[in-house]
Amino acid sequence: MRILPRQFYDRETAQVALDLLGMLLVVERDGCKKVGLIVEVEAYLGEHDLACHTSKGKTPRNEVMFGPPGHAYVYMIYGIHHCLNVVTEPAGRGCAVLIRALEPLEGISGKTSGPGLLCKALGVDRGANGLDLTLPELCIVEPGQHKKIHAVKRPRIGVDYAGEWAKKPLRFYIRDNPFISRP
DNA sequence: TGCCGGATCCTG
DNA sequence: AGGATCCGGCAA
Repeated sequence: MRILPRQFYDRETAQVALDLLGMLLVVERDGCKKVGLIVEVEAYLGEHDLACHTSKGKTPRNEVMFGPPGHAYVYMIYGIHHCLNVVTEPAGRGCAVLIRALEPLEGISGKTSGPGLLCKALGVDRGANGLDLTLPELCIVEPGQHKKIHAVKRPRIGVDYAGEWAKKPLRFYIRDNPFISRP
């Protein structure tokens, strides 16, 4: 078990997304530790990706996405839910990976199949925006025994407005895992 | 300043 | 199928 180093995130975004499958997301606060296996992710490729928040340039909301890799980008959606992303590639690119579903392993109550649900179950909100993922409070670790992952590739969810970019297979999930948000 | 719509989820 | 419910982004 080791916390993934910043170097892990400083790579091509779709590759980081694929490599995140099977890793453990850990939240440790108030002496309470919550651990979930990452089973579903989506890659957002930066300013030229019309489905990506940074495709319209830098704003106060997406500022963290233009910062250095290995930090959390958390935003509120539909006025109700939060979504957790990890920033990838060198600073300035505006790329990130959305964590869409977890398989609960430790200290988690509530559903974790869906980006809004997993944030609720982990207690993640915009207070976590910008957190350094190489620190223990919110981090991703490589499990001791790393199973071989069979990744399924599908178009991303909820980005129909993004034209050709909506069709690209940038959603990845672990085949046959029961905790994915949808087939 | 006002309006429109969203990387969702739950209920009927 | 539709509502909840807030804020970011853009037009005026």
